[in-house]
Parts: sequence; structure tokens; C-alpha cells
Amino acid sequence: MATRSSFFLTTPIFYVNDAPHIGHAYTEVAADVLARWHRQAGDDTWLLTGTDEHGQKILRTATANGVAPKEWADRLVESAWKPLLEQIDISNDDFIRTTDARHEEGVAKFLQKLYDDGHVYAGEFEALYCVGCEEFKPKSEIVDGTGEFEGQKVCAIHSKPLELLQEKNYFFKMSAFQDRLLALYEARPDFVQPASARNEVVAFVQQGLEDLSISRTSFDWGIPIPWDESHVTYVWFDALLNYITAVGYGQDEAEFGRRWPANHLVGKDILRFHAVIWPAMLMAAGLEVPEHVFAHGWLLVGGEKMSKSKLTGIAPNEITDTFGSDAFRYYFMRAISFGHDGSFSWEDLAARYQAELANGFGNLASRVLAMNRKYFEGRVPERGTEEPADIAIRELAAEVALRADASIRGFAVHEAIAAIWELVDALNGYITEQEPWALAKDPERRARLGTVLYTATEGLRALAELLAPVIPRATAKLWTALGAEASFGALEAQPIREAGNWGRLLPGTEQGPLEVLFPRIETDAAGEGAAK
RNA sequence: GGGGCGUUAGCUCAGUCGGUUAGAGCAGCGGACUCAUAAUCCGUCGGUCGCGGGUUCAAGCCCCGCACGCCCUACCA
Repeated sequence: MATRSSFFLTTPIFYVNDAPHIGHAYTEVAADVLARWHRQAGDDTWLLTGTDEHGQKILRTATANGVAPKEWADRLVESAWKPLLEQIDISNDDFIRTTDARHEEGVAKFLQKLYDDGHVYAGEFEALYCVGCEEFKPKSEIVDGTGEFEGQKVCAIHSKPLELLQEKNYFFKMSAFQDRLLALYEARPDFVQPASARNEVVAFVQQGLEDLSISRTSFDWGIPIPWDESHVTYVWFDALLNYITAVGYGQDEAEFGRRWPANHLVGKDILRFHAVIWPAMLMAAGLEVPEHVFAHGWLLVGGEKMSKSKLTGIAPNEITDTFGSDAFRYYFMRAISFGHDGSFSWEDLAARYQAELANGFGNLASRVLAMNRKYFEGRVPERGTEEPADIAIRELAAEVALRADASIRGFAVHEAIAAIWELVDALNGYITEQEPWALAKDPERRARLGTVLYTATEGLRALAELLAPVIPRATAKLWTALGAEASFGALEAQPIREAGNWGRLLPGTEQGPLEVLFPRIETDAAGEGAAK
């Protein structure tokens, strides 16, 4: 039997009708960095993402565009969502669509089980309905009327009075799980992370849970309720189930047992669905609850939540076209404390690109390889006796590798990168202090020159391995240039938890040319972006 | 109304269990160096830790109150 530990990570599935923006990309990148790290560490990793395609809104836009909803979804998946993943180098292992047969069958099985076990009952759903919107309105879109509608409740969009209507719905007895949920949060304090998110969830559940309406009859674009096909499944109930239908629920028990339970990465706006409703659903079905639910923060632009309507919405390609996908990935993972809201600005992006990627890491690779070329005919230098400065670098590499791994296990991506960057900075300082260019002028200090450059080159090797999950393109180029590809094979196959082990590069190995990893970008490029 | 989170240097943020002169990066200023992407390295300037009380030998951290900001208060995916 395999003893590798399983790491199953999910992102929310995209609602196909949305336009991709950097908020979607941010979640995907975070998930991808975590997944790549675990995969490179040898964990049995599975990264799942996909699309949510049912619901009235999609039916409407499809109809408005004169096509069937499935065809509409097909188009959006191919033209918008899969390209987004490619644009930022997401290494997902699967892509599930809620219109996949495996999903629809799994949802039907799950519903039937809950129904058979008595967790679902038929009831009356009563709510305020807007004729203009042709739908029941959530509280957030109901306001007090003014003028002629004084004293009445009106629709926030149409400002017309709402009607109190009733509809037969099936309900999930979520209220029955209140105590078990509270016990879960109590027993596993890190079930919901970070702690601020956990507090919100606990407070919410303590207020008391109501049962959840899980079916609709007013439209038919959804998964039919198995025992009553005049109803379709409520979209959220449908969507959440993707996390198990994608890994064999009800179809492939071996695969399901291997993957489940998952770690869920979500935006804090959809935390409740994942930390309350979803675990309750799983409990009802007799399945294990997720391992962790981690809520990340929002991207703030000018101090406000990014939004299309305020013209602060940014498409990922606006950034990747200028700075590249590695820079996109690095910037959002490094600059934002994962789990908190974070400020985005073009100025900060451009500054960090230049200072950290170009001048810090890129230039480090460039100067070390240039000296190997100049002083050692483009080969890995011969290593001599170590001096304290060399030992300090070796020990730092081992230490940051350890710390970075611990941070990643705790979802602290920013912390992991900060730790690794200590090695980047230390290597730049080390080279300046050791002055290999001065050693090169004295034939008697040839052995020392070799040790210094070997140490610096090994440092690059460790950095390539440690940064591969974050900036896969640049590190792949570096890996090849180091001559490591020829010796050890693909970078992604290097065990990341051993990246700090010293002395792997073999002296004499031929190295290759290295193109500039992060070319300098004219400062007005950032200004141009900001003006868009 | 009830609840959560936040407020630390010009900017973006760390700050663990209360424990020495509150830290980093960027920006600014001064210097060193030349292997490198005019890059790197060193030094330096910079803070009433939102405000007011309290507990304590000791508070950025704990308690109370206040101000400001963001968020949650169930079916928008």
C-alpha cells in the first residue's frame, strides 16, 4: 500500500457567467502553489477546479443569446475559463463541470440517500417575489419603499413593491446539525482558517440554523430531484457536491477513499457555504467532513474591494501581458498575507517586480552563471575547503527549506516565500563579500574561488527547487542553465523537502546559457496599465 | 441593534506566551564595489504602536470605554 500522505485541494468552481478577473486568478494561483509544493514533496496530490453551470441566471443569458444553456456554458468554458488557467500556469489534475454526467449522477445519488435517510422533507417556501426580476429576492435586495410605496417592501433594482408568494420546496434538515457543527469547530480549531474566519462561522451557527431549501420549480436548468422531477436542485447544493463527485463518489469507492477528505480554498465571501452548509450535508450523508476550509481575503484596489462596477476590476492578462505569469504568481503570493485582505497597486507590482524578481533573484542567477562561464569554462566549479561564510549559506539553505515547508503546510504561502527569499538576499551579500572577481585575479586562490562559486551555484540549485511551485517558468530555465536538468531530470521531480541538502551539483557538469529571467520593464509600462 | 476583524515609519506590512533600546521591505539620503539585468553590498534618516482610562514590577500585546474603516447578520454561485 502507498504510504504517501494524501493532499486533495480544491478551489471554488467558477460560475461560468462571470467575467474572469484577478480575484479568480488569485485563488487559483494560491491553490496551484500549494498543490505544486505538495506534489513536488511527494505527497499524493490532487488539485481540482471547474465550473458551476446551472441556475436561472445562466438560463437567462443563454436564452438572451439565442442558444441552449449547455451550449452557452460550453462556449464560456472554452473561451474564458480554461484559457484563464493556462494563462497563469495552473496545474490542475482535473476540471469538473456541473453538467458532467459523473456530477449529475453523483448529485442524484447523494440527494436520494439524504431523502431515504429522512434528512429531506417537502415544505412551503415563502418569500418576497419581484415580478420585474421574475424571482424571489434575498434580504440584501429588499429595501423599504419610499413615496407612494411608503411602508411596503420594494425591490432594490425595480423599486416596485414585492409580493409574498409561496412555492413548494424540498428542505434539508440542516438545523439538526447545529450541535454537531459546533462540536466540530470546538474539537478541531483549525478546521476553519484563519481564526478570524472561524470566529465568524462559530458566531453564525450559535445564532441558530434554519433548514435549507434545496429545490426550485420556477425554472428547469438544473439537476432534477430524483424522486420528483418537477423540481431541480438548488444551485449551491448542486455546486458544493462537485468536491466529491469529481473524485468518484458513488462510482469509484477506491478513488474516493484515496482522495477524500479535501482541503477547500475559498474566498471569504463564500465561507459559510463551505464551513457550515457543506459539512452539514456531509454529516447527513455519513461522509467525513473536509480536512480544512481556508478562507482567503479580498484584493483591495485603492482601499476598496475590487469590482467591475467601480472600474477597479482587472483582467489577469492586463498583468501577465506586461509582467508575465511568473510575476503575477509571485506578486500576489508574496505581497499579500494569505488569509487577509491585500492591497493591489500597479506601483507596488512594478516595484516588487524590479526589486525582488529582476534585481534580486534574476540578477543573482545571472551573475553567478556569468562567473562560472568566465572562470570555469561554463562548468560547475570544483569545491574546496569550506570556510565559515560558506557553512553559513549551506545551513541557511537547509533552514529556510524546512521553514518554508512548515509554512506551506499551514497555508502560509507568503511566509514560505519570505523564508526562501532570505536565501536570495544572503547569496547576493555572500558574493559581494567574497569578491570572487578578486579571487580570480590570483592563481593561488583558485581553490577558494571554486568553493565560493560552488556555494553560490548550489544556492541557485536550492532556489530553483524551492521556487519552482511559485515561478515555474523562470526556475525551469534556471534549472536547465545550471546543468541540473541533464544530471537529475525534470525540476518538478526534485524532492522539495530535500532541497536544503547540500552538494548535489557535480563539479565539472556543463552549464548552459541563461536568458534574462525577469527583463527590466520600462516604468511607464506600469503607468500604462494603471491608466486602463 | 447584535457580532467579527482592523487601526504600528512617507507607502505596504510583521510583531509568538505581556519581558531589554518596537522590526522588515520599498521609497529617501550617504558611501563601497564591478561578477551581474546601471546590478549588488554597507551605513543612515524615519514611529505619541488610533484616542482615553485600567490591571501589572513590566502593555503594541490583557481589561473597559470611545473614534474611524471594512465585513457578517442565511438561500446573489
